[in-house]
Amino acid sequence: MSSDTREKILQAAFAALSRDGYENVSIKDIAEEAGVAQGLVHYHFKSKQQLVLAVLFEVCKKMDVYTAEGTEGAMAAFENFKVLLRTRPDAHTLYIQLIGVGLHDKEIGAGIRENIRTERAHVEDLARQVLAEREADPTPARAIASAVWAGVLGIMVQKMVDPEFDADEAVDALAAMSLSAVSSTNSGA
Amino acid sequence: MSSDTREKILQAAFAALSRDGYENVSIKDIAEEAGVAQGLVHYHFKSKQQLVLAVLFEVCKKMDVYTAEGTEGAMAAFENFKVLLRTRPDAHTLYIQLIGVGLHDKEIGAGIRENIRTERAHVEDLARQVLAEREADPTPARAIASAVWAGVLGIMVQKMVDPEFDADEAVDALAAMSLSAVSSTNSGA
DNA sequence: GTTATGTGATTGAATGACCAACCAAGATTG
DNA sequence: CAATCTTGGTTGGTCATTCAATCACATAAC
Repeated sequence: MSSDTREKILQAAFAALSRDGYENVSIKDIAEEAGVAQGLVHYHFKSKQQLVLAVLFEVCKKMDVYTAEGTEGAMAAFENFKVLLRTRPDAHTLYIQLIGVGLHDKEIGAGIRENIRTERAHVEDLARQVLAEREADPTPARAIASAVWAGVLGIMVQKMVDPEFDADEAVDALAAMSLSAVSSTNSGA
Repeated sequence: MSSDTREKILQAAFAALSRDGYENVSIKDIAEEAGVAQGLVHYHFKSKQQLVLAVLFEVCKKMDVYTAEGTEGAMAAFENFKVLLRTRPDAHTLYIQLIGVGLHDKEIGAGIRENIRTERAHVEDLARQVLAEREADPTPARAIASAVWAGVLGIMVQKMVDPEFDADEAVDALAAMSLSAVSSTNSGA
């Protein structure tokens, strides 16, 4: 069955890519890991890049972190993120890796850019809700989301680069920082 | 002269790597860009990885952001970072790229890990100074530094991936968040 | 002052391996 | 029987690394 092999290839690609890295994994490796012939990969995916992007989107779908709304939802999202950092290092490794690759690969770059924009928009929604709950000016929501999502990305990076990094501590600090920021009706410098 | 060619190779490598990316640049490319013979690169650098790490360290030396101490120094560092985001996208591109590569390359990974730890330690120093100025508990300095440095990394990532990203806005938000965090004598959840 | 000798710098070709993408032909399915 | 799926070999190119040979130049010997 076609969609079955497609799935097998996607799974094998994810496993191989997160284990060995984009540049160390060949189409042949992926085909072998999936137990199919080499040519099949290019039958189902136009190029290595398209395959990798398909893997990325597949993985992202399974890692949604926004389970609730408002302040509660924000706090839940941070908690969910902490769990994901523990349970899905493979997905995060792939993600960070592709960010790097995307800087010089148009196709992958476009996919990553779109993904990052979407994620940031989710955070912005949440920030807007939190600000609304406190009847605060919603204007800085975009800036706050940029900084918070940056923190999330950066924590991911540090955790993947350095297993000894205390990610829980960092997420808690980021959560505290972001919530104390929306609390203070600030007249910043 | 020997140290001269070494320098030429380093500069050519930086130019080529930041322009085309690690996996798209061969030793031969770098040698051509430097105007030297292919073999010379391996005469001066044991491997491609060692060359790349030498480039990274060289670049980092020229990008110090910590020009002052205490709260003033922290604010200055954020401002310096905003300038660097505008003026040295090439260096940041290389940096983020190498983070990705380092996830599956032992040598480069070790270099990057060391670098990230050092940077985070600098931020922690600064955080400790800020907390001391306000006579606050210095215990959370490490966590704050983790989150702040994460924010810096994440802003870098977003800016490099997406030229339309408003980095200034994000840095300002991060600065406000981090300073408001150390102000509030928080009893966080 | 001129010939030997040593040393590091430099060269470019060779090695051995790898890869993405393509393709022609066989298998399976509806 | 077509359309879709699958196979594995081929193509035309890439790469990091090694290496024997050459070079510039200095120090020392005669």
